Amino acid sequence: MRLSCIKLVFMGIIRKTKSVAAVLQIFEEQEDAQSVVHLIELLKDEMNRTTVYRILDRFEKDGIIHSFNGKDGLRWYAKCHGCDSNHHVDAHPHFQCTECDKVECLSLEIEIPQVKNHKIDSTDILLMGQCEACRH
Amino acid sequence: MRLSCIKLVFMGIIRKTKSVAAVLQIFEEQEDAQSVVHLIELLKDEMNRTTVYRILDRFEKDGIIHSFNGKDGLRWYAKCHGCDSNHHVDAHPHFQCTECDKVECLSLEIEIPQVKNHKIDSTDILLMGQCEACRH
DNA sequence: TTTGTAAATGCGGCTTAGTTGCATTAAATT
DNA sequence: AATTTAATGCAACTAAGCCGCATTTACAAA
Repeated sequence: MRLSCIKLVFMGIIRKTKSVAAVLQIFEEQEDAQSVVHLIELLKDEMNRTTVYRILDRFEKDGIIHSFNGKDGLRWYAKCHGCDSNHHVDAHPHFQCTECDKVECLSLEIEIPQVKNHKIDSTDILLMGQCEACRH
Repeated sequence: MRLSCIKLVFMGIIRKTKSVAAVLQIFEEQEDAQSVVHLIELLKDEMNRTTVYRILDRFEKDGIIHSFNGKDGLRWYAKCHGCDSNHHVDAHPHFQCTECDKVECLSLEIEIPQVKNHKIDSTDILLMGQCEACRH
């Protein structure tokens, strides 16, 4: 759990509890995004539902993870690359497989044109279709 | 309610009840997208919650309206332009104001690049920021 | 116009995601 | 070891959305 320690130093206020370590480990072992529902199921023997929600909140505030809505309106979380509590860079699109529901972060630039008389602050782009595994 | 009649002819299976007419009227008077929550509130004296959900389902299946998730994961619906029950053309992005929550359909082309080893079937693009009214 | 039937509706209850308040536990600092 | 305060567990709550079933109603056929 070496990486976790490094990260926790940067986080500042967050205490390193067993629950925090367990959630952190999932995001370090899994590159794909995780739905809250799935995380609660994975962690149900180790901690309370509420604790999962609260840890995810704290992690997001500290820029360790970012959140977005999946195709069913459920909340998903994934590791951030290059974000911290002061600066969030989560403008990348996400992909969700319509067959297995898996969600991936895409390191892909999508050009958003200006919209007349509107000020665009953020974007939520979800691409849907078949993932690599489900195509075969 | 002339337009409604024309549309209902194309719909085929949908019966023209008072409830159907009431929902249809809202979408004809209002260009902006509507959240289900708001529609239920608007129509609470005229019909049951469940009926609103079911009418929206039917309308979507018949290509009269299309649905998508807003920034809070809630379901929104808006009129379709050029869709029917056989063919849906809803690839346009949506804009939601972070101050007043209003949602607009944008007639804007957004270029989605190919994603390696993935088959993209549909997209959900939500732009967030300040709408024209809230900027001033 | 009346009648038959299948679609549409109302109602009540249910499921599930997500939140809140409060008492208790435990991490970190001294 | 004592103290402080963040973190947790628990239970109850809210709200969106869905489902089954009895009843009503639109519409087509007689």
